[in-house]
Amino acid sequence: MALKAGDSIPKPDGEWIGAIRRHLLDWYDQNRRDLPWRKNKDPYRIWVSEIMLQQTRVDTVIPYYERFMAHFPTLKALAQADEEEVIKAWEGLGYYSRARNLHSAVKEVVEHYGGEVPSDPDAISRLKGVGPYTAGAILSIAFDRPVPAVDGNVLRVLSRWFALGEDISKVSTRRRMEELDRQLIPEERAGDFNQALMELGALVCTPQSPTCDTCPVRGECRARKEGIQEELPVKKKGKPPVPARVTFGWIRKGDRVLLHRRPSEGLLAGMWGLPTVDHPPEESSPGETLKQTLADQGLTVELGSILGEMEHIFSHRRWYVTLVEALCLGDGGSLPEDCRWVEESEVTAYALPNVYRKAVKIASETPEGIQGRLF
DNA sequence: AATTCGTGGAA
DNA sequence: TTTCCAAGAAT
Repeated sequence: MALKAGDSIPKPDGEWIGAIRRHLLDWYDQNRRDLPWRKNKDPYRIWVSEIMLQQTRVDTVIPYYERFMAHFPTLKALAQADEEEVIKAWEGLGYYSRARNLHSAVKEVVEHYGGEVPSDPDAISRLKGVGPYTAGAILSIAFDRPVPAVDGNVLRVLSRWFALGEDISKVSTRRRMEELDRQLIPEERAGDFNQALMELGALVCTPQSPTCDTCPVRGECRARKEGIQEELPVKKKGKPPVPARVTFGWIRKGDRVLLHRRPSEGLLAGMWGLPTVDHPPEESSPGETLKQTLADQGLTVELGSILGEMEHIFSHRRWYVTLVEALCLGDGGSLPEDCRWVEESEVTAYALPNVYRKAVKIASETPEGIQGRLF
């Protein structure tokens, strides 16, 4: 059976390593996908791709990457941009702190490294948003440094090659895998080897139903030999998203709508959206809490009808949203810093997370007759 | 070490 | 519908 935690890291023999390297690289040369970040080895282009690809599928990233690189073709172009513009270019991709960290790190490179991405492991690891994987990926792919870049694919592939039953969701496991991987990486073509490992995980050595029959290293895989490839890797199950009821306000005043900026920490940190409040279970008529919250801010509104209901699932939270319209009757003359009246046609100029874009779409498509019905 | 950060696609 | 997840990092 598979090796457990605490077992010593296996020492693959030289002949096995040679076979792995040869078979994997030959396969990669024949099967590598023609992805937009593989046009050249510009460290900046590699960097952007690696940040976007964090926890995000290749197919999802491609259009965002093309658009982002068209907008910010060079590191300096990105460094000179306003954060607003950067976030707008990231709109819809999720994990928005990635964009903020990338922007911050790029400016750091301009300030302290003359605009050239550092090839020093310690320097690059200090950049915001660059963790162990991303540092290894940039170093190996852009600078040909023979260092590990262990992502989810590599964890899975190595778990199977060596029949390791250690929980890959643990940080300690990733560190051990890096040491294991370090022995496999060739001095030549280190970047290709790392990418080949990931490519194999993405195309052949998949989480479910790996196609071992087409695998270039099926002869070197211990899991396959023991017939346990479907049981590996071992991964602790995550918790399901916690459900919560929230109310969005579609609050109009003339031809304007109220937008609100979320707190700088937590879910959708610093992002603009519709006014959002918790919907207490004891609240019978939706919108009362919203109305009260706005009143506390000096905004008096008259509640209208429910424009729609929707469900949105984040990685760890599930929102059941009630979208309520309201008419602003007047304000104290001053608006909180985190609130803004925006013409309906200008709402799309803001970088809105998808959960709010969906709500705006619903509100905008609701016939005027219904919106105005209660007023 | 365990949580928290989005989103959309597939089984 | 639920579950899992996809080239992780920050806290």
